[in-house]
Amino acid sequence: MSKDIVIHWFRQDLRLADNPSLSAAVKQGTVLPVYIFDNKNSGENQLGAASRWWLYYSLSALDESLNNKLCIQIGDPKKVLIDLIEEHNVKAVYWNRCYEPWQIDRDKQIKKVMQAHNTEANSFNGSLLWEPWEVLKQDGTPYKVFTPYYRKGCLNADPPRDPLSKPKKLELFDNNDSGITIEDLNLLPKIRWDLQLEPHWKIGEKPAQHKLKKFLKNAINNYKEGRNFPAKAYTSRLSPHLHFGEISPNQIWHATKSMENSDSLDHFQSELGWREFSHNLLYHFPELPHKNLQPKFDEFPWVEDLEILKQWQQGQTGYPLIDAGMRELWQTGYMHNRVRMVVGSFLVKNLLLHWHNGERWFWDCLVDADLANNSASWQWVAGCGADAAPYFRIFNPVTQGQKFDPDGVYTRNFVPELKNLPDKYLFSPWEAPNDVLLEAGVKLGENYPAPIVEIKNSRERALEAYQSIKNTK
DNA sequence: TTTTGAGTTGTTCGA
DNA sequence: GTCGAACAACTCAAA
Repeated sequence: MSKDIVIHWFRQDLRLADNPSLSAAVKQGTVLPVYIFDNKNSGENQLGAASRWWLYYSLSALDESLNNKLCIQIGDPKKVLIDLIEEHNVKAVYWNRCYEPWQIDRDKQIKKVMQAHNTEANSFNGSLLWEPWEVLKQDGTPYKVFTPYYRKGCLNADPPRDPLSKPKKLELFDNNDSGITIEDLNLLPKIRWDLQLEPHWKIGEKPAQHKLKKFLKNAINNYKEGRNFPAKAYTSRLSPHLHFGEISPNQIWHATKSMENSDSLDHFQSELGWREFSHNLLYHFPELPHKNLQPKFDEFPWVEDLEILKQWQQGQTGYPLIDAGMRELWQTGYMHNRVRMVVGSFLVKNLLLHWHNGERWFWDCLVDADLANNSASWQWVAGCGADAAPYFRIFNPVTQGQKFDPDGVYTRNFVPELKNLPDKYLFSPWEAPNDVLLEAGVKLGENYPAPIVEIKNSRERALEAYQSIKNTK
């Protein structure tokens, strides 16, 4: 008696443990594990360069854990799945849900096609603690403020399900003669700039679990305060693993549940809540990546200046903390959260460039690039989003540096041309006396840029720009 | 429907 | 150096 063949379609759930779809598929039959590189439907949301790099290694790790039986495909999943179904007489297709608008549209279509083919299509929640359509206000509309969303909407709802263990007996169908390999996806860049990312990351399900354990042991107790200091290791850095589903939010939530209550623990859990909130927003406001959530910002007098944008992207603004952040992003595919806020505020307020410029750059450079988190966060920092920072809250990159990188460890690491500058002038080298600059080997305008805008003037300019839209609808 | 209370992360100024 | 107020009202959520 031969068992039915069923497909588990891997998407953003590149793990074996706590994978509801995979666990269900295993019960149904022999599993054909498939990954489809969808270059047809993603449109402008195609993976950025850093994400492609991550995906290469994440797929490799997954394939290894499946004894090299991961079936790689390229193209429109609708067609790819139908071909596989017909070729192998597949009885059912299983997947965990994705929540980007184009993915929702695509998957709806696929469900229809499956129905027409008399093939079961089963989808599961493997990526969110609470489904976006389940967390709503009493009047049935979505929340727009984080605190009530999280406290009432999430914490008062049914608790997240406990994580599933890895399927004990995983009977896999071997389709490796399909001929396409991970290499064929051309995920790695031709010019190997990605080599600099490598030392910073260990990719895959196992390293993600290891990182979680280390974070719970060493850092979470200091999270609330420590998370603000970019030179310190008090953040979890789980974001890329979460994005690709190498670890599930349920696994993290569950692991923290058994810990002793503390402000730090609450704070870390609420950061998972922010991830949920962003996904909730994207689900209910699918235009989030393009359109200001507050329409009055449509009239905002943004500036267009490619030269200035380039200086921000390359970490050549003359503001050491900003430049450190932007170079951290380029060199590691990541930026500490505190610094993300500061460089974001600087771009949209001091430089007056549209948040979309920052959103696109982060999309390309971040290994944790995530449509929901990225769009919601850029709108937040620009002041036009849900529960956004009040517009007059403009970060001062000098003050922020002195406060959160007081001994300059982070900034000197990524801006080594300033490494001999004393703490007193590290975040404002233009204020240093000539002899101090000389001794530190800093020549402003030569080996480190002079500031591209003046902080006080640009702040006032931003507040004036805001005045111009304040009373418009 | 109206009312009331509250809202992630900051900076600057003047006493 | 430290502290509180102003920034700016507005929108959201819920009673």
